Amino acid sequence: MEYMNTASTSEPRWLSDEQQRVWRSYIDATTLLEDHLDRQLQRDAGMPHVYYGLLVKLADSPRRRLRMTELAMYAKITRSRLSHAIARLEKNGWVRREDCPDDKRGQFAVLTDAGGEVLRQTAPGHVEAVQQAVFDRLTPEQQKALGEIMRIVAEGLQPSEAGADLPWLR
Amino acid sequence: MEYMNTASTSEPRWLSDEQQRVWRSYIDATTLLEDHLDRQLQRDAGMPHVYYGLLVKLADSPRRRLRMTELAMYAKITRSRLSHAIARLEKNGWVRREDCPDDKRGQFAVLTDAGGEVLRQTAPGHVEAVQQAVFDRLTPEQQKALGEIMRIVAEGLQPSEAGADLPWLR
DNA sequence: CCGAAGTAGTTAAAAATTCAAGGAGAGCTC
DNA sequence: GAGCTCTCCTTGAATTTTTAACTACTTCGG
Repeated sequence: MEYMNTASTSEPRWLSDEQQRVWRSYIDATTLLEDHLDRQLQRDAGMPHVYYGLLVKLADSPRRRLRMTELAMYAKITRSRLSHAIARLEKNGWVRREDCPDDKRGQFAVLTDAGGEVLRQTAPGHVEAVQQAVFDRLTPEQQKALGEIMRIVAEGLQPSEAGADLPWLR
Repeated sequence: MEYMNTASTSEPRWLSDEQQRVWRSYIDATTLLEDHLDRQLQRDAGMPHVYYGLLVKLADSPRRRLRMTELAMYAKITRSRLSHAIARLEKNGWVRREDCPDDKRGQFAVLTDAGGEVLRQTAPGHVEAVQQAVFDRLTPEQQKALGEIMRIVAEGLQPSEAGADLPWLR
């Protein structure tokens, strides 16, 4: 009878009333926040939040560049999605592609000066939005708890052993 | 010199190192989780997470129906987005529209029997996914903290209090 | 060196979302 | 009741994301 315990045959583990309220709050907050930041950045920087995050990550990287796959992993998005995103950012002149000398399949996404300039001009507004929407409203204890909780959830969903096949990271 | 304190002229309130780590974890967790649930539901129920949430809300409503605007507000999405979503769900036969007798502009979104059936069959798998990704990994205290934190953030972004996030305009 | 298998990245098409605009009815004022 | 404004919802186009191939290159095992 070991199969009685599989998800498909056993009694569903419904959420408690309290858990349902937590989950609803989570959905509401994440939906509203992502929407809020998307609009803020679309208005002030001309790009959605995810794209902005790509530029930030490039800016923080050595020589302002990253391999496509590596950038996709940092941003937690698919390579396909990244390809489209970089194509769009390239059209804006904020990123350029560069061939990887070591691996002829490889591409670097490189932050351009124009891209750096956009970041410089819009970063303050974006941080301010994040501060007002999140950190200003939470106690230091809550901030700490949030970090811990999100770290745990993210770890549990991390694509398994990704990076094991990325030699240049080791 | 009161304008010295506007966001555009004063020194940006950068995030502390610890806050940056919290924020990064938040982005990672929410991105991975939404992606995870989208795939789970796309595979098992043939629709993205947001659409699933619409059916759930309808199922919980009196007479399994809700005015479009009301549903949009519950789901925290725009009416435009909801229009498209309901159109798609209607094509699947899971929702139908009904005219509102009181207000000729109004429309009800009504959950069909087929829609209820999809929900019945896929709800267990979805709850299980949420349990495994979130609640199984958190202590009761963390679950409580998460609820409180998300409630605070969501409240601060509620459109009803629009302008609350623009203190420099007051 | 050869071939099989795996990896890096792109692409086209389909689906979803945003954005701006608009039609139609409700409600308010004079 | 005419005009004005506001609300409800939809629509079409543009943008973004997903999905499923697909090309080109690398690596591994012999």
